[in-house]
Amino acid sequence: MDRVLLRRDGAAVTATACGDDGTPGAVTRLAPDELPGWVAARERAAPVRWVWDDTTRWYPALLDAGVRVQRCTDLRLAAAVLRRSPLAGPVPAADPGWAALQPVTADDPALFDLADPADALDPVAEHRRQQAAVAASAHRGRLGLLLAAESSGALAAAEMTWAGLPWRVDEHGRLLTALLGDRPPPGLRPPVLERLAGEVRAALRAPDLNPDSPAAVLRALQTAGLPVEDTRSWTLERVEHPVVAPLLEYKRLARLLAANGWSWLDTWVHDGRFRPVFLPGGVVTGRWASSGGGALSVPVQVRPAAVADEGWRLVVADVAQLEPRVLAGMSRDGALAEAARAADLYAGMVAAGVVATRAEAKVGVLGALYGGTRGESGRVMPRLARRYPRAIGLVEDAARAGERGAVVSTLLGRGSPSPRGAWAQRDADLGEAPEPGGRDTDRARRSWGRFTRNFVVQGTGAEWALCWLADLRNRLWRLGEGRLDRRPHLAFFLHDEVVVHTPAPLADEVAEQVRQAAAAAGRLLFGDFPVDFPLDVAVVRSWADAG
DNA sequence: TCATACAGCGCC
DNA sequence: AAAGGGCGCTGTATGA
Repeated sequence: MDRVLLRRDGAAVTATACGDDGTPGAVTRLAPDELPGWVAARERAAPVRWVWDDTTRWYPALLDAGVRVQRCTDLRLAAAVLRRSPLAGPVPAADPGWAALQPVTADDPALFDLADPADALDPVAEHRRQQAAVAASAHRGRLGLLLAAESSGALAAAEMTWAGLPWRVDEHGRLLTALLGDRPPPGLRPPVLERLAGEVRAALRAPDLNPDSPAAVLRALQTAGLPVEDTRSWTLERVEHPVVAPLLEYKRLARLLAANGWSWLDTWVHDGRFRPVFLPGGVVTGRWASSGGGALSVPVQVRPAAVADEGWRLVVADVAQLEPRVLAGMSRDGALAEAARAADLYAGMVAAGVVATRAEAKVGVLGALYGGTRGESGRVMPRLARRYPRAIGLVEDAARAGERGAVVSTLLGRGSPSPRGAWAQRDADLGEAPEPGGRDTDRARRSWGRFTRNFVVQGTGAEWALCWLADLRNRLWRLGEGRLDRRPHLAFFLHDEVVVHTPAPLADEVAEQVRQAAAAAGRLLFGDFPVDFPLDVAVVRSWADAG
């Protein structure tokens, strides 16, 4: 496939044809306003992979010009993966400028800023270096897939920000008013919160208490004789006192107001769209982060406001129990895969007689993934280890590796960071089994082991989701015609859930493609190993109607 | 006055 | 019911 590397050159853009090994060939110089048309023409002519320093610096302008590209290599993201990947071949380190490069946002003038640090980097050299690192890898298939998926994610992220999630300000406002009362002037509490604050103060005989101050609330609770050490909801729920009910209600509604109230609407919703910035690779495990509007934690409470346009639908799909399924696949644990054959993996475990109840299954699996050893989860673990030795062995190995300061890897080769801190330094220097340390050292060690245990599963889960998203993106494109936002398109992505905005007549076809993309992602990562990734798919007007 | 830390809670 | 992993965001509190 043709590779074309784009770079800025003063006011112009140069497009360099590259071989698969990154060897530069013919160069075309373009004025910036020629670029979209030229890219569109190349896209129409033949498959091409666009190579650029950073998708956030190139793609939004192309989308604004009505140009969608099929595939790219994002050198910034690829450099970040290769820098940590144990699977990368031995090549010289990248220019440290690549690690320092930050993504830019739409209102950021960086693309036309002469001081953009991206311009000091040599994308041709970095591309050759990266291609060499993949070519020299003992697992070039996996690593190449990871880089392609990461880059596809960057395209999908930019497209989702560009299209936005349809959001009804009127619906959201109605919801807020119903729960909080009318919108107050700036600096004042809405009526319902003001009333609850009064009830809390009365119950604690603390007329000046600010219920938004955890420290002040804690002092007031202790003064009233309540045996609490913090003011967390679940702590309060275990206490009997007249203040508990109004205080919990206050906290619930104050949270809604602060995180997703009227000022959230003013700030993040414009022209009927919520447009968060998605940051692919923003989390060490490979999950996406986001910036602006708390996109990855939009509460269920306000999802009724996400409503498809007139004549359109939302297709909402999520994977049930993604991580244990991924664990079954990556460890090739046939027994766990068998349990995963059921739509509900936990029910599958009960059916196989591993545990007595679904609740037990869930607590045990979560303990295996997160490193829970105490209580219920500690009691179930030995049974899981007996029945699912490969799966449990894999996460236990990852935990032990982390505890001795070693690096672990996802299926496709994303490496965990090296631990910081004295305990890890010493082990790394000695290159041998650690001496027993003090209590704090042991705690830090076990804590890092829980991180690496979870890293391999969460990270491989993120890889599955990336493959799903990348394939779905292309399937959706083929379903329609014209501009991206006139066709079925991705509108939101949340770790293991996607929201597609589609013309209503295509909704059922979209649902089918979402399922096929999930099956394809499973085959891509796990080949013929029989592990299912069943989806809950809903065709709805409002996000709140899914699930 | 500004920057940073912490508490708390939303999501997966 | 939480625990155990990963985040972002908001308010208050604190310290320069």
